[in-house]
Amino acid sequence: MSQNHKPRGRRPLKEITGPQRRTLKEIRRFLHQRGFPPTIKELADILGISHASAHDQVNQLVRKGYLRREPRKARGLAIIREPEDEASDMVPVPIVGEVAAGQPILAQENIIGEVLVEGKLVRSGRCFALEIAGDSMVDAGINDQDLVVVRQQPVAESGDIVVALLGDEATVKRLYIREERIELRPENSRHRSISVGPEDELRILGKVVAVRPPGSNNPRPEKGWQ
Amino acid sequence: MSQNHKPRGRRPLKEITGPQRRTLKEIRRFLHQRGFPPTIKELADILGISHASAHDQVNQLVRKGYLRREPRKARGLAIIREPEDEASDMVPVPIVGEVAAGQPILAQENIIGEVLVEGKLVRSGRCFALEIAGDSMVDAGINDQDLVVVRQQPVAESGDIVVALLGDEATVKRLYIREERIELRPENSRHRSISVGPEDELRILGKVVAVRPPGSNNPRPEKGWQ
DNA sequence: CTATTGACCTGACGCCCATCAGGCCATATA
DNA sequence: TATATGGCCTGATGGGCGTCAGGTCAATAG
Repeated sequence: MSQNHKPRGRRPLKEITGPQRRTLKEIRRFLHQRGFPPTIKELADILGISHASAHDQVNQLVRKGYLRREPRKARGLAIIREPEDEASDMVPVPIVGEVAAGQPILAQENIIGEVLVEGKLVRSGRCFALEIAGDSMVDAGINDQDLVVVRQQPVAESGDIVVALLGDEATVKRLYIREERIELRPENSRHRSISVGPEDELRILGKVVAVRPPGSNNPRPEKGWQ
Repeated sequence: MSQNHKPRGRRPLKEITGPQRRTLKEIRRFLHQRGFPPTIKELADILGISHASAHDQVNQLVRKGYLRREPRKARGLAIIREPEDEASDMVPVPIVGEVAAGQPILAQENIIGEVLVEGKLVRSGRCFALEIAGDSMVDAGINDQDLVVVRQQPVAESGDIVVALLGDEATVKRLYIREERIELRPENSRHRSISVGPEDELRILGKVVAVRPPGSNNPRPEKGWQ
């Protein structure tokens, strides 16, 4: 009331700082890869700092409106805003090696690397990347040893290029939904279509949202796949 | 080795059971609304059963391939498959009341109800529903008191109908991205466009993916909005 | 009938986690 | 230069959480 003396020293920053940006990035990465947010301790280990410091940083990020959190709850953490300059930034996506019929597509053991892809490709879904073996999709611009970025989703629309699990094998094909049957069409005249009926066990693993040449780090999203 | 006697009684079910389906549904609902999975205890409270029973059910769901989990970790839970007959099922989405400039759009206090929307509309993103006040979008089929379903996303494409936070107020408008400025266009000849420059504080809250009349429970998704 | 499973319970054990107190150093402002 | 913040630390505390043991009851296949 009476004394309204202004604070003297360094005053609280409104903008996000470097370490905070890094913290937010690691939370995002964890969330995308594991499906749930990290605990304060796990976050601290990832960042290489103490859990008390991680706790501080999370509080800062909450104060600045980037995170929402439910106090005193393990993993009670959710991202509610992205830093403006990172909205169109790159998001790390795990590269999976072998895709087998068992469920653990994104299991730790299968992850053989990481690629950066445009964040807006990933949106809020879980994604993974896959190395192409074979030339059945060359006419769609997908060559042998290319890396495809796949958004994990159990349903897809007719015309989408999808990663499908047919029996024991994973393939990348263009999906066509007919009245009774589903067709998996290669984009290479030297390959045949696969027709799938209700009796076959077909599982859609996800939809291809980007392709990039082997070893490249420059994204090359194809128009209209989104 | 020697005695290979077959099991006699009721044998393990391959398919998902009723209570298990309900458990999975509640996990999904929790995940969509809070941004992270529930703990075993929270899940038990929601289902009205003991935490040991909830633990049992989660184990069953893991065994049957619906959930992935990291043992001994709080909230170490992620959905990896949806029951086939629920793939195109309805997902509950919270209805938020007031949207103010403060961050907590999906805060507990703001949630005034729930609507069921088609699961494929929501995909893997976080969504909310909003009651329309005003007639500025009538030509797009969005009337006063209609309920719009919004997928939360910080970026949108030109032509999308979005919920935008302009200063202190939330509005639903069609978004047009020009070279330098952004335009928020109503769909009603009696209203004017709003032109937004880099100096204005504009935040995209999300994209409208469906509209439904007040009090209705029948989804009426508009073509091409997805 | 009998074995076995699903779905539920109570109770206990032990670890992990969030939080807080208290302190260090560098930095930036009045 | 005084002061307050960001970013970091160690250490202690207490509660929440996952897990397991052991039990009940109903349903079902041999």
